[in-house]
Amino acid sequence: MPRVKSLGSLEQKVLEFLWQHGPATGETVRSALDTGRPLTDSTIRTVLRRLESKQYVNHRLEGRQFLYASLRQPRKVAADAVRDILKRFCRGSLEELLAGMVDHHVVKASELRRLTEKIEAQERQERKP
Amino acid sequence: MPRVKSLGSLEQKVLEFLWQHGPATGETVRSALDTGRPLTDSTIRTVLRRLESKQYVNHRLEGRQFLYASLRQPRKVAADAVRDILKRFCRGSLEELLAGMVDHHVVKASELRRLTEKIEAQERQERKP
DNA sequence: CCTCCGCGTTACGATTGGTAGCGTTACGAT
DNA sequence: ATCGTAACGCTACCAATCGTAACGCGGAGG
Repeated sequence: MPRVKSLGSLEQKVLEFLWQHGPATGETVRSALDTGRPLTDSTIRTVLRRLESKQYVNHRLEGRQFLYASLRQPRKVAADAVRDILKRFCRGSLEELLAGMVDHHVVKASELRRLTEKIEAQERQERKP
Repeated sequence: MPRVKSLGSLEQKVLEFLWQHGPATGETVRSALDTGRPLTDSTIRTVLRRLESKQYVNHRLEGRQFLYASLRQPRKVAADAVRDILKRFCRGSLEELLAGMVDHHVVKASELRRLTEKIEAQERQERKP
């Protein structure tokens, strides 16, 4: 099954760029990316190819260059990651995860409730507008 | 910045054992662990040492052997991991994370609400018993 | 004094990720 | 037709991580 492939720091940055700016060529990514020191075009293209093999991005021919676009949206990546955490550290129990998040101040219970209600409301909205 | 150190598959199993059974010696872990093929004591001890250097476990002298115990509880590890996800994929927005979890069926909004209420109730209980 | 248990040190091979050189192909200008 | 050059894939190198384990040493007990 599609194991949640991990991302290196540069891979992460490149992916973030695509999420923020939409489809882009390697050159676009390269010139926009700020990594402290300039990277070769070859480097960026290698990273993009790896992201593609990990199924994070896509590419299509645009003119004579490749235009890369992210496949999974950040929300999906985040959701998959949470699934992984759930399985690895909470014996699959979401309750345990949420309780831990509250215990360790990732979120206050009251805020959790507020957000939950907001999401439920939005859900109702979408179902019958 | 205590970066969230990653865990290899064996490290994960060993840690899980400690979580489930409490403090244990390397031998105890080794004989209980089922990895498909038997591992050397040396292997387990190396893993334990690495877990210690990653600050996942502790050890103290018990008689003449080391007794390893987990430092961070699974809930804390999970909470830290969620923090990481939040930062990396949701621009820090918990709302976005929750929405993504609902969108991608990690949890139903109704269940999220139920759990949230349960946690809030428990919190009230603890505050003034 | 000898043995053996339990520990640290060291190491090796596989995998991953950052980084990049280089060879190839094809388009457009000369 | 030729040639510079843009854009690509291939291959590689190095560092870090992890599974795995051999080996040697110090101390407790016989």
